[in-house]
Amino acid sequence: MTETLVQTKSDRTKSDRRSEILAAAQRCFVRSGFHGASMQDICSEAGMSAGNLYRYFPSKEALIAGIAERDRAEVAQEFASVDLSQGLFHVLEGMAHHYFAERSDEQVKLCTEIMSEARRHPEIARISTAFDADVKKWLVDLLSAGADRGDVARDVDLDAVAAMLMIIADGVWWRRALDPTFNAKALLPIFMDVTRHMLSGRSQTGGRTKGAAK
Amino acid sequence: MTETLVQTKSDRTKSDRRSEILAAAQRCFVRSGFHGASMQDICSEAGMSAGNLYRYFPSKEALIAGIAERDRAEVAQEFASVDLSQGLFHVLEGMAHHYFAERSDEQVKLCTEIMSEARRHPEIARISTAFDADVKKWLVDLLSAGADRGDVARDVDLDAVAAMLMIIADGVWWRRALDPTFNAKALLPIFMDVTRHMLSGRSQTGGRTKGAAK
DNA sequence: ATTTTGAGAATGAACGTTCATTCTCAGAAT
DNA sequence: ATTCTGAGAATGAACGTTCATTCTCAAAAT
Repeated sequence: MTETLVQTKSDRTKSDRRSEILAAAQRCFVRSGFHGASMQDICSEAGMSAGNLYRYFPSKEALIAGIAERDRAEVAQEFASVDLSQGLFHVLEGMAHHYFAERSDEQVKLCTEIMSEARRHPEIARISTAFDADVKKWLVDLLSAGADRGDVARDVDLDAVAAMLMIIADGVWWRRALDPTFNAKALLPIFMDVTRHMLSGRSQTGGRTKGAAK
Repeated sequence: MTETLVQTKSDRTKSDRRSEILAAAQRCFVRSGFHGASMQDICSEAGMSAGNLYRYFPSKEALIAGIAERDRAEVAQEFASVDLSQGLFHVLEGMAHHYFAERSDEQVKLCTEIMSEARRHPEIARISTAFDADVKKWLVDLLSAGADRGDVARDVDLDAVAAMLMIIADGVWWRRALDPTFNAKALLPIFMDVTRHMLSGRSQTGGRTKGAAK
């Protein structure tokens, strides 16, 4: 039992160390990007020698992968604890506010960094793709549940709406990352307006554009 | 006259060379990313030695900057030749089709590569920011002209709509770059639907007609 | 004869990673 | 109580590689 305790304690500290290293790496990646941050930078930020860091992570790529997976798990947890009782649009507005306005610049920049690297490293692409698929599924399920509550019109293509929501989210993140003056909060009204419209099922397509709409 | 011709010819070939080099660099950057592509790769692709390449561009960064500016000019020209006579939505649909579906994967990936690098290199950030500002202005002008034609409701916040259009464009590009199975063309209907709605000025928030604009 | 063009080896810095070595400290042995 | 022991933790200099950039020099053009 004593041995078990010791073992547990040892494990915990190892896990903590890994977390600390990931946090340090995250700060460096946000500051200088994945390629701009050297292992020495990360070691300094983590207050640790290079050799020791390699006892916790086998490579630089493993750091990004670790961060990506941590982010993925975090979002998954946030998604899992959604409460639909106050209506679908309440949920969507809360999420929009959370992901567009509340999320720190650091997290947003990190997200863009992961997207950039996903174009290069297959392992990160794998994590990223799996994450996107999860989000998509989760969103469709959410919209579907909203439809069951009567919050969504029946003839709406939930898949397309979910895709559009994800596209907008990506766009907002990149704009936030690239333009420091960008005001994501000011975008919320038009975003919610668009979202409500997409879920209302009242298509305006066709030649009857202006006059036909009620 | 001979001298003038020679001079002109010399200039032209120099300019051509620069174009060829940029094209080669573009292929390399699309294939491996800015950091993944070495100068040797680019030299090979351009069929040219390193020393010679440096006679045309002073640095690797200048290559990306050159590509970014070339792209910028290209888009600027496309925007300048817009014909509103068939209506604003015809123009918008054409642009959406062009930028979402027609643009090659290569151009899309290149665009994401430039965005990634804009987070690091100040010069590229400058070009990118200026480009965004130009696009924003063009879009607002376009929507404004559409409003003059009566294609747009009066109480619409054109600035917010332009911002949203750009956000969606960014999102689509990233999705195209990261997900080979993504079907941008299938997104066109819902995109146009959303666009029409935003410009109709009929906010659906709470059933009120307060308007999304300030 | 002078300049331009080009090739390709050379350079030096920076990087990720490794490794021989030292440190730490809990428990066993005395 | 003190010393011994050994294994994991940590170090940081060194390594090999890669890369952007520069140097050198010869052939072509003027």
